[in-house]
Amino acid sequence: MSEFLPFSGFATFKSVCNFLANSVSERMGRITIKDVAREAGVSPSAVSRVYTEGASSSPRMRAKVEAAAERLGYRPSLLARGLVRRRTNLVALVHGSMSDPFDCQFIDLFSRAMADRGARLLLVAAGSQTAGGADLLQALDYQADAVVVSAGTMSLDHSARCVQAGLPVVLAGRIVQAPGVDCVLADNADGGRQAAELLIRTGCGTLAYLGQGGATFSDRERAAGFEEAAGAAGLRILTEAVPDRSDAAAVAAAIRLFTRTPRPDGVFCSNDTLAIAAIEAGRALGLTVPDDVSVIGFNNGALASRRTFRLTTLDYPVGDVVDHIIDLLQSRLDTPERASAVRRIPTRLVVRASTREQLTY
Amino acid sequence: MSEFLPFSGFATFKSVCNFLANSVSERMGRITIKDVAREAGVSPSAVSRVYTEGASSSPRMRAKVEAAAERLGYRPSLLARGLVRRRTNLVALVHGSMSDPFDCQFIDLFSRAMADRGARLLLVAAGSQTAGGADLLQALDYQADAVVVSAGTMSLDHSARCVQAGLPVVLAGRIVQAPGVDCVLADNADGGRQAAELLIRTGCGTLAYLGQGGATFSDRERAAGFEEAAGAAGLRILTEAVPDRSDAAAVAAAIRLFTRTPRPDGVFCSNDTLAIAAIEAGRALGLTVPDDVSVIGFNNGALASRRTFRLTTLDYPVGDVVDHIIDLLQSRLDTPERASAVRRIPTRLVVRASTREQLTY
DNA sequence: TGTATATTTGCAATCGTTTGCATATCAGAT
DNA sequence: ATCTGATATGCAAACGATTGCAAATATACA
Repeated sequence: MSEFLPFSGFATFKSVCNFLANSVSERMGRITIKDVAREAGVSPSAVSRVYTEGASSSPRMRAKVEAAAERLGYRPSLLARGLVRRRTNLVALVHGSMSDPFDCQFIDLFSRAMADRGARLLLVAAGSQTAGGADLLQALDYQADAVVVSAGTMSLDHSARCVQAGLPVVLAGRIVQAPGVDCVLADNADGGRQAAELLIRTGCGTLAYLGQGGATFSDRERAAGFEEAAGAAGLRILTEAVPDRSDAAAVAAAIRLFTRTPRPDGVFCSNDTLAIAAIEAGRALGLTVPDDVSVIGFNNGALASRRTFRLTTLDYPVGDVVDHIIDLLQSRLDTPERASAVRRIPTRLVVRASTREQLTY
Repeated sequence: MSEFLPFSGFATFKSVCNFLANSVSERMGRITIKDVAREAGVSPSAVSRVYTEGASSSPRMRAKVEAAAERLGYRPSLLARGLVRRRTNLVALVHGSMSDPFDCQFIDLFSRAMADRGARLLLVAAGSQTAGGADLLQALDYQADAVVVSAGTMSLDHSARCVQAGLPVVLAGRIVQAPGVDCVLADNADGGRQAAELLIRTGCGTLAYLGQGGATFSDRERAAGFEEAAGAAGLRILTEAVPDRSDAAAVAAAIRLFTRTPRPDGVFCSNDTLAIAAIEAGRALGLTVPDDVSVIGFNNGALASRRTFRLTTLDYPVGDVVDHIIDLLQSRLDTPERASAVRRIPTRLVVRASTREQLTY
């Protein structure tokens, strides 16, 4: 007889339906809050509250729900949660090329720092060709909680849209004057000044700047600070621009620099990578570093301290950059109307072997 | 009289309400599909269809809607869309430390390749301490369309959960036998073999491997291939392990290696960074490369080709890795039940100046 | 002009959560 | 037991989209 009543264990039609719905949702698709609620015999709201910081639920409820969730392998959908809470725990990071180790280290540290705070990075590769800064809007599309731009050359036309939508916007490595947009960057001009002063102090008479031809804000600032300090000492500077981020281009530019007359004997480079290219170019031309030419880099990355290069450079602590960005994001979330802030990270000259000994007077 | 009837331009009470609701939603919060619908005088579904590939809507409708959307600055919420479509255009990338340039280059290229396909990377920093591989589940939480693991040391306990949830899982740099999990990695053993054969062919008699002590799958494979080929030539190999990713540790390990007796005269390193540390350590000990000791790296990164090092290394084309990953993701989406695949990327020996000239017989 | 068919459009349900409000429960004090 | 106040729970309406279905409109053909 039982074969005619396959569901005879159930008292009501409704409970049969529930069972069917139940097993269906267990078999396919995602485990939802409703599945957990059913399994625990409580309402979905109760389940939600168990997973909500500061919501009230009894210890008994908590235990029941957590057991059920565990049994089913439930994980709350952050999409759905983000939709209603308007908070996704996503931070969009608009990045440029990661060809320089500094950029990578930044992303790595930033990613971990955010992870420690329970947030994730949404990586947005900045603008192939026609984008015109529209990549920023990706942050809006995914309802990120904030957007950080480390892509040095990207247009910021749409930053106002982000600010208007309530997104904190933080720029790494450049300054844009706009309400709601905060900036953190090195004290580039001061770094340039320190470089010039060291070179002059150690007897260099023909100074040069090897940079990216003003392609980025930081590059321009470093060049300006360097030039200004040189000018203050009555020196003019030579300049050579590296057209792209390839090593070949860097070496070629350095060679151009070293074959000019008068030949520079003190070169400040906009980053360590270029500085190393300069050192190699110099050596290839038979010049000795630092006797014939002194070279100074910027960033103090892993390469600079290698014994092969022992590069004198300006230490730009990437961890501090990350800390300041997070601090600015946090404070912007706390007080959205706060005035725009610019955080300058001081740089510190690290003297190694690519510059001459300082004379002690 | 008009001051008593501020809304006299409206015919019905309802239209007044609509106006209020309209202006409210224009003033604060997000512009939704309803706002656009109202602005264009059509239904929300119609708007949706304008933004849906392959849905039917008349040219007239399209024009009206696009104009309204433009006027309001509408952007569809990818959260809401993801919720119902169950497709987020997000790919979770679980990454380990980015201390090696190779990892950065990979992330950069991968990020751009995904951007070209309209997808974004959700960057998940792998496991601080206790995580036990739970980071993988972040992919589920955000309903990513796929998950790629490049973190070499992370536990994969939860990969089955991802597969079960229908997520393509691709592992970069290691093999795990599991249904639904695809792998792409270098032909490491072959690389090791090529390295050993070159060293032997150029007259090295005492071979050594400088690696990460088996910390990663690739490291083990490279060591094994190297050892096997050495064994085939009747040679045993020395091994030295670098305990962490710091430069100091690498140099220290290399120095330990070079002070053993018999001193190795041919060293294969598990990556370029270690190889350069080995070269520097050798030089610091007064050894000449390649006369006293030959050094071979792995990856053929930017550093290897620098004139300062001119490192003989195994070229591991990161672009191919990215291509294969994307291909595997795509094909897994097309045929979810496909058997697990392992893609081996061949490596190619690039002979530079850190190994001796080959004798021509 | 009328009918048959193809294409557009709108309605309403759904995706998986959260949360304001109203009700139910409970402990503690009378 | 009874009442009070606090705490827990459930109901139902959001959040911002998509989509199956049915109605409305356009197109084709005779």
